[in-house]
Amino acid sequence: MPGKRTLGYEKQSPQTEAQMSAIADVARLAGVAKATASRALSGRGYVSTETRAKVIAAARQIGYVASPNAASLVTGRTQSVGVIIPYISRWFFGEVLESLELALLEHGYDMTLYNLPPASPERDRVFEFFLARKRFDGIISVCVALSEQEVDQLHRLRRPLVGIGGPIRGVATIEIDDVAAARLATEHLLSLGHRDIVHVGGSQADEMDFEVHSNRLRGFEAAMTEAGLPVSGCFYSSDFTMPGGYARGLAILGDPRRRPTAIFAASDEIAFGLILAARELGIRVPTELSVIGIDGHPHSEMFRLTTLAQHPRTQGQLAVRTLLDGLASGSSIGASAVLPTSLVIRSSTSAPRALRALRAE
Amino acid sequence: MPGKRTLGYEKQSPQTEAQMSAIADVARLAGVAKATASRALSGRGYVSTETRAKVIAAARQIGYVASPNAASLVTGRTQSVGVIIPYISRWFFGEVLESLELALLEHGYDMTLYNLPPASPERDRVFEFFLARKRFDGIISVCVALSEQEVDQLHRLRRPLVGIGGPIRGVATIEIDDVAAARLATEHLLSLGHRDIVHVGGSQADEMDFEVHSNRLRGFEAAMTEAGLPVSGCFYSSDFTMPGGYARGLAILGDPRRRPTAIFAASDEIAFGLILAARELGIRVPTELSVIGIDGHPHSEMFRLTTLAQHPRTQGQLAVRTLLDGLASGSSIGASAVLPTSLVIRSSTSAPRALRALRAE
DNA sequence: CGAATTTCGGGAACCGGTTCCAGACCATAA
DNA sequence: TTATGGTCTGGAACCGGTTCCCGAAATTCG
Repeated sequence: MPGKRTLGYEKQSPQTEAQMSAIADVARLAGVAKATASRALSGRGYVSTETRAKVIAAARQIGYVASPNAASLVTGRTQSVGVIIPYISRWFFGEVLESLELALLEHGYDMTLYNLPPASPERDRVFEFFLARKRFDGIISVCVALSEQEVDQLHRLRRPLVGIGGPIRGVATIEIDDVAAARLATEHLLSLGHRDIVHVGGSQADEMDFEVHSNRLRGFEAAMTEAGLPVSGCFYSSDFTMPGGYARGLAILGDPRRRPTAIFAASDEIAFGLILAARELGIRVPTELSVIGIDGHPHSEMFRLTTLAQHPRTQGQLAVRTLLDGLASGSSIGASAVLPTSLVIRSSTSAPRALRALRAE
Repeated sequence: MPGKRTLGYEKQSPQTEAQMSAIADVARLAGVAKATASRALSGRGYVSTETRAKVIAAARQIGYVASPNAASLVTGRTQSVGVIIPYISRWFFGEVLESLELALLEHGYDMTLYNLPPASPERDRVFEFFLARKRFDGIISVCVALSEQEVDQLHRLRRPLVGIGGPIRGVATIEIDDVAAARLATEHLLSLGHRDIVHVGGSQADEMDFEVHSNRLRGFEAAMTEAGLPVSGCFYSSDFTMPGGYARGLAILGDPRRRPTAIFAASDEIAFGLILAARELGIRVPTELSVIGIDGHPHSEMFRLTTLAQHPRTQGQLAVRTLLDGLASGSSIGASAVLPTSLVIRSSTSAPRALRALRAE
């Protein structure tokens, strides 16, 4: 039923043409005003039960879907959340992303992804053009090391903001305690009797990952120092990848005279590489070399890697909850949280050989 | 020159109150009409050089950013693209995603991500609620096996649609020829003299990955049959992961009597697992066992894996170009493309031992 | 039973842009 | 000189919803 359609091009006076917008169609079909149809469909305001039923039936009949643009324009809400993230394909980031997406979808929010490269014209463009458009009700920042200026830019958007994996000035942050995790991992090795321990972690120069690298190094050094052990010369930098750990492993383990009895790797993927390097050099794990990582990567089971598991999906879920709470309450800043890690002991760590020989006597 | 400003709150007649929307502010500051400001900023229509300069200066002065919602409402363009994808954290998908994001950003498009689980209420909700909102000018579907009904739903959105990694009815698709790639990989092994070859690939029951699994199996079987070799009992299914290949490898290679001389793995990650399983069993690669994969995974270098490299980033770039072309031309369907793969020979493949012994005589 | 309050529905303004249309101006062609 | 056409600008309609405000009806209360 198209209703009273005009005959077309004649006269064209403004009031002649009935509005053809979708919700107006629904309203006409249901025999009510646009305002009533809107109230009935959104559930806000007074509408009688019969009227609501009529409107809903009409909407279903013509397959009505509200235009989010029109709604956003007047409400100021977009029902979508922006996520800025430096990597997509690395394990931790992929996990976080999947959990964010799932949690947001559950609440009816779209997720718009902004992959943020290191300082570059493209990165600036994301801030000045894409983020400035404000097509989101809030932002989740995943392990992005933001410059002071960038933090200011984000705050100027006047949107709730939640960080994952590192503190941002004036922003609720979900994170693990990297210093404590690194200390725990190191202490595990120390408690097994190791004295000759090295740490393979991310380069300090690689700004991308917040202060994750330096925090894990600090935790390592704190544990070592506390145990009365020297720390100089005990750190090797590496890519945060399996090949990175592999290359470092060949270099570190290649010289039998300078070979440590245990390695604390800043990530599981580095640890995998180290284990493979050790195997290639004929060094048995854990008999001759203990290796511990941080992450709880799904492959760690296969490598029988002892690791400090963090739980990226939990971090993602919590970030969404924090953001949506902030959105609902109108307060732009929620509570930060430090999530626990768990030590998963497998068979890549054991007491050093010397100690075992001693005990066997 | 603000023109005839009213004195304020008196009377409140509709035409009295000047509109306060952002572009109206710009227009007022520049001393022109909204329409002129819009033309000056968007570059459409006639505007004199001086007027344009004035408007742009005014816009810069008050930090004007156009509301994409308002613009979308009238133009029907959202300047954003929806991406539906089954996984995020697997290598191929992560790569595709990063390249899509980069290419879209370059053209000023946002990327909204819809992570599509296998058949489930959540999946239905993505189609019926999220996609129905049409907050995108087009859709890129990455390796999603769509049901007939879902394809219909997508077409009903009347938006350009591009697929990556498998044909969709009525849609331009960017893909590699999986049958040919598998055949090539198998032929590489055959040409080295292998007769006893098995294929470790994805389970046919796993619908998620389109027909990738069965296509690669078909390519393998075609090459084998052509070489006059039997194919029954030569296929083992596995997870598309390193641990999956590892577990399969231990099972297949554990029994020395039934051990093949070469394995064609449907993905590099499976191949990595197979290589690790071989090492664990003391089987030397490639001396006693050749392994070839498909992907061109960044870790393949480290494993010295011979592989058929596909190029996910190229696929992503091409998908974006195809989609944006379709958007510009108004035609909803662009040209499909089959991208080439390249054989990267490293040292995980060689002639079988028996043959080498024969040659040495 | 009349007054106050709550429920319900409609008209119209409004969100912030884009675009159609008409009119003014200027230059060139007839 | 007048017709023609391109350039430039402003007014107003419009996209498709939401919400304010107001009046009528129904309900509760004194």
